Amino acid sequence: MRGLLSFQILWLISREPMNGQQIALELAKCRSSKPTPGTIYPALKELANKGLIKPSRKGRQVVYHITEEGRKGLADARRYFFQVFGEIIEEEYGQVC
Amino acid sequence: MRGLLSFQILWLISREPMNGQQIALELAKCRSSKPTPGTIYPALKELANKGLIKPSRKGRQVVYHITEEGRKGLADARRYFFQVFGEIIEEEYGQVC
DNA sequence: CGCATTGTATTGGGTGCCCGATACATTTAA
DNA sequence: TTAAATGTATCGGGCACCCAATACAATGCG
Repeated sequence: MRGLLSFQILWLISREPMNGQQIALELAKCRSSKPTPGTIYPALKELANKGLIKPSRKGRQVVYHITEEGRKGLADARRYFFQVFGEIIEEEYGQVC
Repeated sequence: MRGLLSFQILWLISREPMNGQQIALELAKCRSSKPTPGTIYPALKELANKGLIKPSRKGRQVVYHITEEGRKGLADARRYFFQVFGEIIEEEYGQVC
């Protein structure tokens, strides 16, 4: 895993295979702006190089789907994310549910 | 605000004024390792330069406390953090409490 | 076919994060 | 008053992220 962007992308793809533009649009929903190609494609390339996602051309789109390795990486990243930000999150969400 | 490290530091200091070493130790608790001086002090310097925290020497320590500007910046950063990672967090914590 | 549209990809430049190494400052202990 | 310990700070290099600009690839339409 590279960083939090890769984490978020992997999380998105784990729910449903997507192409670059879809991913950018999804990220735009929860950010101040839509990530540009120079942000999104290098991240996808790295994730693919590490075998966490797999590309397949469909017409002019390249659809990425998560691999088994990717699911493991996602689980690790998720664990680490909550380890790091757990306290801050629990302060907001309340720890007793 | 710079990034997530600054966010986390600001959050720590908002709870209680701290010096660099204390901050590094707190961060170590929720990370894989303790951040080195080259990580922690530049971040503190930037936060101080932006007026979000304020240093004061106490013996050989420099204790930082949050400013009013800092509390505003923290609130903004917190909002943005949950905007970006809200879905991922809710998946883990369950959105109905 | 020729051309616009849509989607993918790379490059260059800037910033934030991170470490290891080094240096400086202050206090404590010998 | 030296010397060690503790804490602060900077420097250099590397990687992740981010954008703007540019180019390429594939499809759709006149």
